[in-house]
Amino acid sequence: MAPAQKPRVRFAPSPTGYLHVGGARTALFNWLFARHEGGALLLRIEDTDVERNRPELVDGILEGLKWLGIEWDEGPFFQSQRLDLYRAAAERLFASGAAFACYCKPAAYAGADAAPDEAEEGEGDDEGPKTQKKVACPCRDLSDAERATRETSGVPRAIRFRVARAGTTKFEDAVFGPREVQNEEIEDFVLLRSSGLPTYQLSVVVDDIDMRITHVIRGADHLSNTPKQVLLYQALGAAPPIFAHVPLILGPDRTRLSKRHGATSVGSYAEEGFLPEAFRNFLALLGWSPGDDSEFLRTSELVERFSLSGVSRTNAVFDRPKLEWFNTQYLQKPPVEELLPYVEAELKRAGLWEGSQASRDRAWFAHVVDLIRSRTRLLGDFTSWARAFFTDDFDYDAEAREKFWKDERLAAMIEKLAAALAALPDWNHDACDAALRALATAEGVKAGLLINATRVAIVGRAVAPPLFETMTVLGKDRVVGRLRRALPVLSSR
RNA sequence: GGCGCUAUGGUGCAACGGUUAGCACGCGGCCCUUUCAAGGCUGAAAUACGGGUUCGAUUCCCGUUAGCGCUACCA
Repeated sequence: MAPAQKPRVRFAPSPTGYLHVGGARTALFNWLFARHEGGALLLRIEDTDVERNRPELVDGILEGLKWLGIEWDEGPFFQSQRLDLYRAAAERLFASGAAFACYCKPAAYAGADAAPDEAEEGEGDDEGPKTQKKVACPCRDLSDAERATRETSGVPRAIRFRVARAGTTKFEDAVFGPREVQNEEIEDFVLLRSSGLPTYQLSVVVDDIDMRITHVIRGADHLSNTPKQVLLYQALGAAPPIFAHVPLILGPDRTRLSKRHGATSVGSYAEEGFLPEAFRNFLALLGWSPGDDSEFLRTSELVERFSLSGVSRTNAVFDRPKLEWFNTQYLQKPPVEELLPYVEAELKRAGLWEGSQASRDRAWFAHVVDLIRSRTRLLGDFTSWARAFFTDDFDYDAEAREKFWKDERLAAMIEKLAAALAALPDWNHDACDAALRALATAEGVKAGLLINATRVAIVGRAVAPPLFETMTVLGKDRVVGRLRRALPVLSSR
């Protein structure tokens, strides 16, 4: 048995924008596939369009991948540094007659907009076929003499692939199945621009051959152009890889995801406080399913269960609420220790880490995070509503005051509570509980009144973990201090 | 316009000829409860439409419709 070659896949973004959700999902699928198969993932930057290329965006894309935990085994390679390779390939194809020189001026796409407009408005039966049909480039059949004339007159020249006028081109797609198209549907596409730079069709094939890519996993928007590439593989004498086109991710309005759908760069999700693993889990389930109803799949399980056969053919809508749900799951299910680094970073960002108890006492930090986490949705929650767990510098939420500090007897009772708590020999859940309830009984009020008021006094909000647990982790000094600090505000009512 | 792909609740996925069409998010209700979550239970909610094939179609075929993609010297 010849050992099957290890799969080699690649993620090939072009630096014309940040790493968006769709690209991230494609990268993730490639990565999961590579890991599952024990193959290699290459990273290739497709920067052959000097017009739209923004080199400074490359770092952002790399950062996005790193945040997602997607590491590549080779690269990044830059196509802009491999131009000789593409030119050589184009020359070879030209020399063999598989390609020809084209002297036409580049199509004016400005007119592409105008033409359809006319077709719509002029509801007419105008005879003229305004729609530009796929008309073969006249340069395809230029005689040597005609060619020589143009060469000498210095007309810029592009290289086009000579597509057979008859027959069909077929290939196998791991997701969409066997594909076959009529060659007459394929135009003589450009390989090398008159600038000497390769087009996507050329560079992608040359590189995938050169880098020995075995599986091309990419967005389904490339499905229609794949026959062109298959033709190129054949002309270049190479065996095509296995293609696997994955469905696109759409916005809530079912149109292609774009800036107007709000956050579409993975970086913005990082900033918003999503956990990479939650994001990964969510993304993996967009266009892929393990085959059963499992949804909470940690990364190791994703790698273990990923398969191209589970990839769907239907476009998926990006559902933010579900993403948030995944984040809550990852905020509360894994062992707290896994969460600590993220919360620590969040606290540092908010300037709450230096000199805090959290920074000095890891066990305490873990305990507090564990107490809060089932109530958080985003990492930012640890420094917003849960701020009082990490600093004395917090204010009282207006709604909480309105709701729980209304009773005018509260000031006196809270003062007594502070004294009672201060006198407690042991500081623990039950002791606090007993002290508070005893006071409530003595005062003839329901414990809830004191409990709710106390909560607002010690954490500033109506939302917090169970009071006595909160008191326990905060410690006697802080609790008593905060109760007394609330007195002026309470009595001013 | 041409070519192609797709079509299960609002959303993401299951059911790969036979199920009371399942799960999850979201939404409503109940339980738990000192707040808010979490958790448990529960309700509403889907096979786009029309033809076939078949004893039997969500599932296979055709058409319609809709959405999306490609149709650039963009990727």
